[in-house]
Amino acid sequence: MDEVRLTRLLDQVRQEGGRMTKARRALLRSLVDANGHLTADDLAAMVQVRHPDVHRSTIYRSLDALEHLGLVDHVHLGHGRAVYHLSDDDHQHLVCDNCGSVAEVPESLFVPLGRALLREYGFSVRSKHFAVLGRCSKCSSKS
Amino acid sequence: MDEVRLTRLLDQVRQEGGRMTKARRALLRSLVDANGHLTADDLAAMVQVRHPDVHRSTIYRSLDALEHLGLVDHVHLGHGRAVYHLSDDDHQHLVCDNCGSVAEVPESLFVPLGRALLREYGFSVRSKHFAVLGRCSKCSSKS
DNA sequence: CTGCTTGCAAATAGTTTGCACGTTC
DNA sequence: GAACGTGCAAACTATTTGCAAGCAG
Repeated sequence: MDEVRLTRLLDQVRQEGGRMTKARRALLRSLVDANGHLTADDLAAMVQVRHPDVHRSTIYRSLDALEHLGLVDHVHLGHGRAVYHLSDDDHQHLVCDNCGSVAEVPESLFVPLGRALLREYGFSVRSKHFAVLGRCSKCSSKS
Repeated sequence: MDEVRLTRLLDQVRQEGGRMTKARRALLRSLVDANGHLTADDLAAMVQVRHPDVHRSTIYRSLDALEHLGLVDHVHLGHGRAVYHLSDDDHQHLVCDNCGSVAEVPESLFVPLGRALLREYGFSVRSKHFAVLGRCSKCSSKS
């Protein structure tokens, strides 16, 4: 869909010295289209719809490369699987323990905490690598 | 060391209908002694010093049981490994990306954030199942 | 053409499970 | 002695790696 955004990403990869292959193009397109919360497996599935020969390990390696280039981030939602998204989506994730739903909330809510940790412990929070677990409003009103 | 605390834990297990076996006793003792941040593997190693026949899978199953009884919690520090601690230790974890050090900080710092998420999204944060990643003071002053 | 990328298969890490036997209450 | 817990081996999930061949710049 968002051709412009995709083109911009492809350019960024090339500018940083990365090569633009079929797999990476398809991967970035999937990331742009789906806009967040995809596991490596989801991404593999999406890419393989049009390019069945792209291997899962290529997905991992490409995601890794894109992450080093700063275009992609990953977040651990729980248990061990990670989800990937374009790094210009700047948000945190709230994951419901019960129904598994994932909500995005603005990074800004977390800023005061970050400041407090920096002031009191000299620790600079670097990312949203972990989701916040809890109970979403639907599930907590049920019980 | 802390015999009193250990005894209290053993009693709790029995009261909830759990059985107190050699493996669980040793496991709880390790948790009390080490006081936090142990992976399942660390725990297995500690337990096996005195009881070499206790199997890793037993460690996992016992931790799971103790977690259901509410005595133990686990936290994901990154990559896929989890660390376990007694649930009456109420703190959050700051993990340094660079040197891997883990700092404990009081839960109280996180309360305002929790309140904000509840107020604005109806989401009740249920736990500290994920560490906060970033750069510790030592490592950030180095670069 | 030179080296970054890929496909494949096999390896790894961490954790879970089925099953028969042992132990606790 | 019934239910729960354990040891063992094997299965599983998510991810990584070695290597030879492929394609981008």
